[in-house]
Amino acid sequence: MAAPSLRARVRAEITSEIKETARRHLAAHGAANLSLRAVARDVGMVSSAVYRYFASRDDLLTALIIDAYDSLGEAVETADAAVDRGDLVGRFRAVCTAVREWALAGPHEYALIYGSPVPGYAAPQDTVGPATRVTRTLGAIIADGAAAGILRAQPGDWLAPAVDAEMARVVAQVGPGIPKTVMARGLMVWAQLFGAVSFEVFGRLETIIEDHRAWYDHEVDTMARLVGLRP
Amino acid sequence: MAAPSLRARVRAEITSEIKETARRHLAAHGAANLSLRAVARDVGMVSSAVYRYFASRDDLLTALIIDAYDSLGEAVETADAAVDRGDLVGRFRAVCTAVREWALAGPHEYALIYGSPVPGYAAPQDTVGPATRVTRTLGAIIADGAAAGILRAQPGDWLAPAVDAEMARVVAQVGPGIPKTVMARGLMVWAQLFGAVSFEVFGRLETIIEDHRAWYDHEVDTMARLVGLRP
DNA sequence: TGTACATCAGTGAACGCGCGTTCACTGATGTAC
DNA sequence: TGTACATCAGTGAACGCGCGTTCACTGATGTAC
Repeated sequence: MAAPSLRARVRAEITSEIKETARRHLAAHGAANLSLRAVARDVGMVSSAVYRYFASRDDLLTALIIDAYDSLGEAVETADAAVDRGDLVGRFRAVCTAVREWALAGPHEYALIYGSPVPGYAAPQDTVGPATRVTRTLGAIIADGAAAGILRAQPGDWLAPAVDAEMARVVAQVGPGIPKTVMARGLMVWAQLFGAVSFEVFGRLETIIEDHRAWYDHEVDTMARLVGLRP
Repeated sequence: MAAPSLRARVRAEITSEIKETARRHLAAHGAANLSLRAVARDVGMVSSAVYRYFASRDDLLTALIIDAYDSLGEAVETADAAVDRGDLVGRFRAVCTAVREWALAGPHEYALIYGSPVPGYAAPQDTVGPATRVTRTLGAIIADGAAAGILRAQPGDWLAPAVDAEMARVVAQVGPGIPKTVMARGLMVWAQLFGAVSFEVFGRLETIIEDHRAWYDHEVDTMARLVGLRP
């Protein structure tokens, strides 16, 4: 209840200065080579002092991962919230665009959470909450679409028994009322979205497409159609 | 013309023993932490001896990358070749399945070529040839489909001018005769394919889908429909 | 077929560097009475 | 309001380690005459 003490405020400031510096190092040398000592040097303190703020190198890495998930999650939620609730295509587009723009603004942070896992590092439990914010936002759009009767099973839709069972479970857990085939399309598009962003961020498009933005918009349109948000 | 000398044969053997050992290290510690000294130790030679085979650590890494692309490329080409030329859906399925199975058999090697780029490492020109083998195989399926009249522009197909121009260029370069909208669908599916595999290999599906294989098959089916290979 | 010389693979020591983490310490900031 | 004590941030030295790369060297394998 009390206002945070001076000490606490300074501590918070220095903590985030360490993380900020670490983020810059990430960009230059990658997560696997993130060095506590180098970060400490750049912050202007002796390497052992960092241990007052993070118990180990992995702890610092975990903090960066959580921050990245939260930062992306917030960007996505804000983008979604800015669009009229009933405009489902608009919300979907806004979310997709937010993911891409966030990724391009900090490719290293994107790589940290959606690239290959850092070897020898096991993400602790604290990361799972923040990690699901994007998925939840996409899920809400689909749930809203299903509730509004826009997203519904199509004639001819069919799922193999094994997939049908999977979807039954997923629907029960995350979105009761969403038809199973709609859920399947949603999950596919979720993977597709990050596939598209990863290809661009990791440079796969380089020699093939020039206008990345236009191409992405086209992909998003196609994905919207795939989920069933457009005729 | 002459049979390779004994010396040459031994050299080739040791070269591939070094690479084999390095691949095992990749699995354990990741590309960014690949250590020449550790590899040398495991092979049973002194660290400086490795320099008789690879000019530097980055050179060894490049060799591993080329090998990975070639290995995946061969798996994919073999899978494609085993299916009747006219069975386009079958070929597409075979290729997709080959990618997934290759990736799951060696996740570290998959990460090496389709994960986040290794920081500070710039892929030299030698890697681009092998890198395109999968793309070329997929492209051939689409080209065959277009030539057979199975893949064609659909009524209602529309591309934004910028995307239309991109596709005109791509078609001219890689597949004259392929309709631009078909090409666009092909490129999307290409990114989607690796997005799906990456999600599985990097563990994103873990808490959501149990039967990965069945889910992937469903994705492949949907992708085939998206390109236009199925009604 | 035998000899002399060139090529090559592998050795071992060294250079100069960076890393994560621990520990006893100093001095400043906060807290309780 | 002032004093005594506890908490905390930051220091500097050290431990023990691993790394990539270079270099002069030895001894074996290949080649030319």
